[in-house]
Amino acid sequence: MVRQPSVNARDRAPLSTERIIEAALQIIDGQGLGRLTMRRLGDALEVEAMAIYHHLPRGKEQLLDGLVAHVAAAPADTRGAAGWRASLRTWARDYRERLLEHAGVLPLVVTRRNPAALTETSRSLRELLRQGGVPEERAEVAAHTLLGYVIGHAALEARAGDDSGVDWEARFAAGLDLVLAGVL
Amino acid sequence: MVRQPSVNARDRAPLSTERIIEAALQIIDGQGLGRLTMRRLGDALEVEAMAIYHHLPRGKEQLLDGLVAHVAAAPADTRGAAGWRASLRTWARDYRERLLEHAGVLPLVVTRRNPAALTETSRSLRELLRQGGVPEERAEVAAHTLLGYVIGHAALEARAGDDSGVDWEARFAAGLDLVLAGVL
DNA sequence: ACCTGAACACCGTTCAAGT
DNA sequence: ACCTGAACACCGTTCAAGT
Repeated sequence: MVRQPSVNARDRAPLSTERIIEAALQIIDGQGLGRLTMRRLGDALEVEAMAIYHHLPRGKEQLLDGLVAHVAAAPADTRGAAGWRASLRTWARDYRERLLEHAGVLPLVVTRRNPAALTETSRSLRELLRQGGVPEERAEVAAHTLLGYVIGHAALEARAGDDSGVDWEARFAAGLDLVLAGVL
Repeated sequence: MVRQPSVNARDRAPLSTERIIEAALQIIDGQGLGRLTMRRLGDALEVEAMAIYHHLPRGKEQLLDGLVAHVAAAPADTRGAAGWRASLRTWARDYRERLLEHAGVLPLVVTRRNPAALTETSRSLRELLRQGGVPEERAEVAAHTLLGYVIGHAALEARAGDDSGVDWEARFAAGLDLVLAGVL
């Protein structure tokens, strides 16, 4: 006979930072950022809220930082884009989509003064620009301009909701062309 | 002898939505959004927290909506700008400055699905563009592009803080030129 | 009409204790 | 090592009561 695990641990994967972030994201996407509480998160993980502190000693602060890192630290994956401008366009489209998939995290992305999440993102964007032959100084400006536009536009979209009669995807693409025309 | 007012009302202007918003803004600017609580707000106004509900029946929700309206609903005041592109530039610079003055409100501006605050802002921006001769359809795109850029860049700046070694004002201006070049 | 005081259901977090 | 349970200081908000 195999030893029976304790009642509490039965049928339940061990807690991990990964699983905690995942569950938190699910709560935010489904119910909104305001309903993300340590107690509710514990419930979702079938654990007492206090167990979370064992994996995230800095508590909710660390949780929010982790969420920002998870959502905003996009790798500039532009495999198979034909040419440099196409790469930028692909990058911007993908990044916008990712932000909107987790629109509830946007206020955190916008104002958490925390990890190097966005620093990393803008670095890889700068790299992309330099590969296209844009000189260093212009690349810095262009990277921030593009990143600012994508984040800001995503924020506008999230604010407006789905019921504004605007084709946001088309509008984003049009504005992107406009910005890219300036970058060129 | 003049009637003495009650102890509670002594030396204290009567509460008003204006004064409440003002005090809330002061708390946010000085201590951060996270420290804005109804109780602390009451203290700042020398009143019990519950008195606030008499002026803002929807409570904290209404307070946050009011803050967004106060900060984000900028009148496109471009008096004395030489020409149309100068007007746009002035508008963008002023709006950025206003957002950064109350950077603590940015997460609310970004994601409150509430009043027509930003709708009004983008409307007046569209007006400015049409006056410059930009056709209606292009004006809509340009307005959102510009607004997205300004908000997004302000968010990047607020995130980075003052200690990043970047001249944010110059970078904003450079990016703005880049965007305006596309709008033209 | 305007404000207070007590109360309620909920937070994040600490800390000692269990296994 | 990992999780629990009780406790603490704080939330937003309701509601009856005061003036």
